[in-house]
Amino acid sequence: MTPDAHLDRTLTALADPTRRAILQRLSLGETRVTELARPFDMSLNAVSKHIRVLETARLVRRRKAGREHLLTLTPQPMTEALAWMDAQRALWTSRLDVLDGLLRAQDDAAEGDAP
Amino acid sequence: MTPDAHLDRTLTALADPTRRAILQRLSLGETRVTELARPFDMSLNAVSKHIRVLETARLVRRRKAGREHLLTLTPQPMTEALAWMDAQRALWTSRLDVLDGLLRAQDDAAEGDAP
DNA sequence: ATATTGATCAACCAAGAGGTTGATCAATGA
DNA sequence: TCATTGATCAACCTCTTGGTTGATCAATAT
Repeated sequence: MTPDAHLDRTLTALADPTRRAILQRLSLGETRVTELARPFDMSLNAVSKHIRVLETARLVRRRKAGREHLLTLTPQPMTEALAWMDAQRALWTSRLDVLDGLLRAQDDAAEGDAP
Repeated sequence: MTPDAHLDRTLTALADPTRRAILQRLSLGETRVTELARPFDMSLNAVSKHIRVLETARLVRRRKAGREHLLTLTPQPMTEALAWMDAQRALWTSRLDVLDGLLRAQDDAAEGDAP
């Protein structure tokens, strides 16, 4: 799989408040589906779908124990996304710093012309 | 606007390869719409729409110069998203470390029982 | 003056996302 | 044994998304 598609899935999964809330809840520890669904004003089915999205993004792992499905976080894709974003930000800000430098230089030069 | 909605827009905007490519191109400097659209195998209109998505996410700023529209990066929302992700990752990994510690302790205890 | 270029707007379309309800199935409890 | 619980599957609905084409409009070039 292309790393781009990977990043797509991760960011898409994260770009939903319900799913982010689920992840946040999971950071407190392994939780079963019904328990995860409880705080939300939507059907169990809807939450189940959200979980599947998180699962295909590999942000979450499922373990079956009897009839219960226990979910746990697997933060690796998150780390990858973070790496990508951080690299981008670095590029951008360095570029902006250069521009900033140029503008300052211009300002300095202009100072003698029209005070 | 709730910061959650803010984060939504940012992550949604980033969760598309075309839009990420546009941002990457913009990291090389201010660019006009037609130029941004050139590498892509889609209509100018389609790219124009992608740009609007980036714009409403405040990841990009538009400046009109004659008939041309010049786009520049505004990385602040990116930084915010990064902050959120980093905070989450910190929570998660710290929790996982605790689990890891427990597992190690269990292993150590088991070592005397069944070698 | 007129043609061309840069870009958006408007209408449309197919596919996907997020939600619903109802059925099903396996595991547990009475 | 039989009812209940935990969860998914299947079908359906509505709204959004990503794309198209054609029209429009302002700015530039010939």
